[in-house]
Amino acid sequence: MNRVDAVRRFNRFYTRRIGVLRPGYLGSPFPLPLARVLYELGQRGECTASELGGDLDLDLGYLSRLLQSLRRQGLVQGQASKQDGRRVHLSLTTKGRRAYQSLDARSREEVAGMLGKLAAPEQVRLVGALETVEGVLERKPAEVTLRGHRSGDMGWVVQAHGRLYYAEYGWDERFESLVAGIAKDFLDNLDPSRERCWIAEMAGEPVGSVFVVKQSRAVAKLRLLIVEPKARGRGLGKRLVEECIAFARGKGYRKLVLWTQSNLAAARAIYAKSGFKRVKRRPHREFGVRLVGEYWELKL
Amino acid sequence: MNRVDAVRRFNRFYTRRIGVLRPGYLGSPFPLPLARVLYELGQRGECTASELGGDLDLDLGYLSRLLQSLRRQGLVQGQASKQDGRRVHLSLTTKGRRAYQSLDARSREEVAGMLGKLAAPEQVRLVGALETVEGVLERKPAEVTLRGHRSGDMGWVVQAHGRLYYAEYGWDERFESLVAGIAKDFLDNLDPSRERCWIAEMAGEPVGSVFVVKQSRAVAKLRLLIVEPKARGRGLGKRLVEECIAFARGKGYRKLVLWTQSNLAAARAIYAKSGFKRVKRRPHREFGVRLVGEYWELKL
DNA sequence: ATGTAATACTTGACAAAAGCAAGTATCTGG
DNA sequence: CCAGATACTTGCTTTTGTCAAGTATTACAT
Repeated sequence: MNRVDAVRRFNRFYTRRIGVLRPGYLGSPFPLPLARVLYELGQRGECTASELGGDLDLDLGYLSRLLQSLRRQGLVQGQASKQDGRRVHLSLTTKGRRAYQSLDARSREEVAGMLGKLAAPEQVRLVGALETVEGVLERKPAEVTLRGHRSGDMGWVVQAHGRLYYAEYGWDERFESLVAGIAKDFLDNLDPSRERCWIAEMAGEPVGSVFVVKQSRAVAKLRLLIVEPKARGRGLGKRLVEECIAFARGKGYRKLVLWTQSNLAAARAIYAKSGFKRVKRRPHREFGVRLVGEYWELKL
Repeated sequence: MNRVDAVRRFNRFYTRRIGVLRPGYLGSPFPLPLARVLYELGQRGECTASELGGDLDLDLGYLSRLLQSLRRQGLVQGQASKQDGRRVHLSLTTKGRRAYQSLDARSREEVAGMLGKLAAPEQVRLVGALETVEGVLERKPAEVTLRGHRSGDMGWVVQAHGRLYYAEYGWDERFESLVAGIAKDFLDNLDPSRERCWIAEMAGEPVGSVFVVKQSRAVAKLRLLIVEPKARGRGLGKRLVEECIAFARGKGYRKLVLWTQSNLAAARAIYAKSGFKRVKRRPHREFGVRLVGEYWELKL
């Protein structure tokens, strides 16, 4: 599998890189492991030896000696815990704090120097990518937020529909054109008091959308529901649909309707679960494939 | 969080991670530095000691001993260079190659196991992000390729225009709508024998576009030239315009015209340099700002 | 309450890893 | 042919890390 190789390649690349810019410990008066301990302690404020050991992945015996050395140098102080006589609460002394700050400054400078060699957009790209890596590996379920639309979003909606429906169902460019028309129409004729678009964002980029537009005084229409593959499986589709229902209800519409296709199983399941009923089916041939269009509605 | 901190945070995160999954050397019969040397040698096939040392960032004295040990174990063989008696060409013996392959397999398995815990779209996101990081840090000038449009691209064109012109010049959504209309029109009425769209791609994602459309039998129009900030500064705009000129010329058009704005300095410079002449100026007020539209043309 | 097991460290003994400096053999350029 | 550079090697040292055993304290089951 190619992905495995890509990861391994990166591992080799990055370990080499890190070897070169060993995070700021170069030129410091402390040997590396002492600096690591000092640094971690400075970051955390106060902790016990075993916490430290677990975090830095150091042998406890070794760590014990490192701490001794730091204590001898007057950088770290330990205080037996009141609750648990076995534990020692470690913290930096004033001198230790100074040493930490100097380490910290050095490391910061080094990174700043490295970043400084890159143009601003490259920096943004780099930082974004690093955050993605960390997010994925930490399995932080990458928070998804909803917001209104802003510049570029209609374009995103068009491109997401064009790209995904082509990839997943083979719909041709006529579909992208249709969506472009809907998006343009939305921008041109938006009635903000009765209509709305939601963009779902994950890690700073759009991953989903849904629209509510006015069909008549009493009837609102839900359109352009889409969720990127990478954001699926966390109930985002449902969440978007629910926003629409709440909005339509709040604005006093009596009915929320939508048009979908019989083979869009995931979307249909959401509609059904949200209380929509199918009211009509009609086979048609559009976007280069044979489809069965379905009309669904929800009484509000 | 600022960029420097973000990078430092990642460094700490990743070194911890790597500590945990020291690339496949765990459980191998070789201590880590020997395994590193063996691995690198397996990757490269043949090289000299100093190349190896430079790459792995090892002290040459230390490396010399490591190599001795590998030689004693019958894993590595050295052969004095014919051209340069000081050098020794190192290579793996058959036994060494076997050892390397076992290391390699172990490492691959470990990474595969880690990846396996992630859903497929997460894997894709991870690999993409890793490639971005490496690309940016290596300052590989990320090759830019041109291609015709495909599904999703018209949407991308719309979103790029909407986003960038808003960010850089404050043009409001009426501009995005205009672009959406142009894009839709292009999809609906495309005459492939006389019209064309180019999408510039960098690292697998679109970073620029340009269109040639038919205005009349003899006159072609260049439209929607755009280059993402991150892809600027490498002559991509010029390259796109030149594609258009060559295409228009090849198709027998007599004139290539375009409409632009007086404040779009970068684009205007490209047009001027490519031989376009400004033929008309007209102030107007559109997209929520005061502008001076300019008509340029090039006799083919 | 009392003995057993677990936790939170410390200590001693060692081994592996890494760095530094001096040395040898070879090549390069004047 | 010589001064200086290159490509290693060797000896000596420090740093870094591991392992196992030891102490004090706490948690828990009887």
